Amino acid sequence: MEKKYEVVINALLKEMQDGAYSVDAKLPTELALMSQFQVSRHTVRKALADLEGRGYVYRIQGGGSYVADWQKNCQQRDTGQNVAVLTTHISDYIFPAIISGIEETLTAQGTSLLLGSTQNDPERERQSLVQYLNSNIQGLIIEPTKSALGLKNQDLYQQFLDRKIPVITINAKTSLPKVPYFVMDDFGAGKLATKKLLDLGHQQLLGIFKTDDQQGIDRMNGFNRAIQETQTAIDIQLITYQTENVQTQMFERLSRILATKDARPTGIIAYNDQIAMTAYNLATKYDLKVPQDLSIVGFDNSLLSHSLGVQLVSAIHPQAQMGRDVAALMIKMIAEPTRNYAQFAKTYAPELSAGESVAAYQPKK
Amino acid sequence: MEKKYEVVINALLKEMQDGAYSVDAKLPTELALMSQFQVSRHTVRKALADLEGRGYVYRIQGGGSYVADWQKNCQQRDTGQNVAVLTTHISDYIFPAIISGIEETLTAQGTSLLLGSTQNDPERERQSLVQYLNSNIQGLIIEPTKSALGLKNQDLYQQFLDRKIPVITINAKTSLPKVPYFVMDDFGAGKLATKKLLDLGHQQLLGIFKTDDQQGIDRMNGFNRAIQETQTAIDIQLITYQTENVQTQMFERLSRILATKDARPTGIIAYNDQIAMTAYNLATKYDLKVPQDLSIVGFDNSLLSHSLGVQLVSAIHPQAQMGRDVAALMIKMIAEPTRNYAQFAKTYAPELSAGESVAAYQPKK
DNA sequence: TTCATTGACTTGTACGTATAAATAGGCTAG
DNA sequence: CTAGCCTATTTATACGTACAAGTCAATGAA
Repeated sequence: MEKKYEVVINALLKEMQDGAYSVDAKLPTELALMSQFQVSRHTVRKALADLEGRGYVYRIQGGGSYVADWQKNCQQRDTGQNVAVLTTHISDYIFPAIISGIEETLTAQGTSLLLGSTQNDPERERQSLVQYLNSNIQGLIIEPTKSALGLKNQDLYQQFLDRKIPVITINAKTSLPKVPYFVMDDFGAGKLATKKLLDLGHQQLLGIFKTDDQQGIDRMNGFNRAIQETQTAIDIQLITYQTENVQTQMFERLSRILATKDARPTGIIAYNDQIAMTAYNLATKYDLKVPQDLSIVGFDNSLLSHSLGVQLVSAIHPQAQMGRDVAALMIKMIAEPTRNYAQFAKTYAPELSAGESVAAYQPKK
Repeated sequence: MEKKYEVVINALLKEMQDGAYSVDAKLPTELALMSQFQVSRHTVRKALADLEGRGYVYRIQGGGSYVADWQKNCQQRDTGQNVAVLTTHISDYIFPAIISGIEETLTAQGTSLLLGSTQNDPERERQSLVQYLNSNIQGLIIEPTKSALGLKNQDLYQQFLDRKIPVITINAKTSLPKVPYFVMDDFGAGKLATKKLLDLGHQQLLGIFKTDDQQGIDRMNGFNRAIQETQTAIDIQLITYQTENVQTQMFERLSRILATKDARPTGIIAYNDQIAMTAYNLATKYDLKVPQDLSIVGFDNSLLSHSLGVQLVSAIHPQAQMGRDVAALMIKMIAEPTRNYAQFAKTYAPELSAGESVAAYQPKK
């Protein structure tokens, strides 16, 4: 049942919002309101006190009660929820889709999205996190930088948790409790992709992996595991590189390998679709046909994988779906912060997309 | 003289600030406080009500009064600057790069970025704008929805201006004064792209344009102008479509045209790289070689344009640079809001990227 | 005319009382 | 040992009274 003082409050609020009173207009006296609503002075005063606390009216002892500039004081209250999303990159392959998925779900819930990127630099990550700590956000979704080298700004992560601000990581696990993570099973994906080529009879494989994020490490380990588990002898080449030296470490070495005729691999497991695409273009340049002469498997099933001359076989990354899942969990965590959400962490099972960049091994004539 | 309820308030505040109570610790009951301070229940309640209104305590009916997390509620006011960025899409072709450019510049200035997307739906745009009006942002960067059909939510745009919140539009001009815009010269780009094919001797052209945003209209007008200005007789086909019916209106008609042998165009001007890519893939399917049998020009110089079998000739969209320029201007506008910044609007001159998807017309044998 | 006084009016502080509603803890029955 | 019930505690709503303190306008004296 609606309480008496609420009746008074709502009646006054309605009049104000309908424009019956202009700013600084005088409201009826307490005595008048008492008889108008047939309530005691106490009740009228409680209603007015409440409205004053919320910034709708101001009162002058001995003078009267007046309507405040509530449009300014009350509406502009920053009531909406904000969730910060901090990824390593914004415009690179899968990130737009993830961010888009997060945005879609958050916006549907009336929650705003604060976006930042770290360029995979722990120092930038630190700056952004400090900034977010000083602004009012209700949640943090973060893809940690240089995840293979251990969590860099753990102290700041902890500060969010201390303030009861829920944190979710994507593309990396953390050792922090109460921080659910959303990751691809990169190990499994690496294993699956490699197994695909092994099953097709390939015996000379090239793996290209980035080693400064956990994703790359996991995919490489999956690659190695698949090879260990096979019975036949496999000829392996490995290119590893880090973010800073894609060009020197990766591109040139890959060119050299593809240029050789003897020990040339018949199958490539590329760290991601971008690298796979580079390999594809290089192969075309050296007159190697994909998949007849060279099979290529990529990762992430990005837009790129659809736009090559052949449809690229790629380990499917959930992308937008992951974004939607993350955002949905975040909304739950904000609504009910007390529970432990660690169990809601999700590892997406690996799967290969259909495509034409892979074929059974054909011995060279 | 200090009022009795002020005595109670100050005593409790002091204890809390001295750390006598931790967060969520239970305060003495009203009865206990009555005897402690020798005041009536009314006075105790007024003191507690005041503290509750100021965010220092919370009360549970039947449970008791508890100290709130006042360090969070009372001290930390959010000081940082926020700029909202509202685009039609987030993950599609050029938007990630634009957003990334904006983010880069804003973050460097310690300004946060609130991201939203409208899916080119004026109703969604409206919801997001209302949300931004209710949160504290210092600037708005927006790509208006359905820009060809006129500005839909002009009243809301005006509300931002009324509140002295600077607004910048991208990819579309507005009739509003004091709103600078950042656009490609789409008319010029359309003309330039078309001229390129005409100069190479093509006489049978197909234009594919989206007609529900200003970009599409402008590019199409540029296309038409280039043809009007040429001296020779040109055979023209046009496919127009809207966001909702890419598949039915565009894809099927394009397939039909490429399948015909007689009136098949020798050059295609595609609304953007995505359409150009679709055309390329369709052409390959019908055994047409690009550029020997068919020249294709795209727009936006997106990632896609680099990943086809041939490097796509595309009208260069500044993308990340536009994002950086927009953000830099926004920061100026926030710092000095009084000036008129309309003159800082920027139109990027058209330019074609180098590529191999275009060749001189060769009469069929 | 000007200024201080006065008194009616209005809001603020403070106490008293009664009842309602929610919670917490103890008890009992199963 | 648990689920449900009961009771005491505690806060919430609501009425009443009295007086303090500030505002405002009318009155009256300088």
